[in-house]
Amino acid sequence: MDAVTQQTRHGEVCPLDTTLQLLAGKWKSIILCRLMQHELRYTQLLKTLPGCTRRMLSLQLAQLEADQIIQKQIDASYVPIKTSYRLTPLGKSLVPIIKLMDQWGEHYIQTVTMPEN
Amino acid sequence: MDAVTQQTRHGEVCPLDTTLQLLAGKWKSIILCRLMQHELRYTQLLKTLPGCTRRMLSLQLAQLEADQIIQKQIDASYVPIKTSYRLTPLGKSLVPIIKLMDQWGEHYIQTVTMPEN
DNA sequence: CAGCATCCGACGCGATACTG
DNA sequence: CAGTATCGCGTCGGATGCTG
Repeated sequence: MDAVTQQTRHGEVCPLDTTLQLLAGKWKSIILCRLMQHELRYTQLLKTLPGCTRRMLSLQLAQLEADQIIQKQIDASYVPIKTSYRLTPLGKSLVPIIKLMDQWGEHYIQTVTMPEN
Repeated sequence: MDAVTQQTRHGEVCPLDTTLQLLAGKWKSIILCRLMQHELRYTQLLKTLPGCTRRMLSLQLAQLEADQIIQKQIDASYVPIKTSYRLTPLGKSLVPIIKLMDQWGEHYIQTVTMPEN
């Protein structure tokens, strides 16, 4: 069951919540930051995510793919098989929002989080 | 411990993730949609959230307040005490992003979720 | 009116091991 | 290389009842 279907079970549908659900998940935000810049292969992606296990990366990628935010491409012409991930058009349409949230988060960290340290 | 401090424990800080953490929570998105329009009192807010219990509303409001997204005002001049909630300046600075995410979510629901039903 | 305390179930996520 | 399977724990959130 994808994020949105899961939400509709609870009745009340808030589109804002739909968007948030799609982005909610342990590594999704960083994954999207990476894929925003360029397509990446599984292991390359994993290297840029210190602390992320293969299991978690697979889970998050599978969810993003099921939600049509990213797409997987499998090159099986040689073994070992290589897969790469990139944003779908739908995923690319999220980029402006992601950039805004990233900027806002940076501002938040500097004005709210850091002064408390 | 607030959302951001919690995140920094895991090392890697992604500002996008910071923003997402602040908005993550069962009723926060709808609460913010309501407070975007006008200040509301606890019980009024509760009435606009079908299925939300008092406990959950209190929890979410407390977190949003701790994260400085909303502020509580207590009018104790009469009993029973009345409290009201509104966005802080920081919370208001989120409004453009929230509106974008809401629009994107609506588009997503129409083009991805609905055709599947 | 506006909460808090307690109990409990579901799920997200980590650790670890196995596979085509 | 790119995953899947299994187990277990911690946190989120629901149900319910109490309080200043």
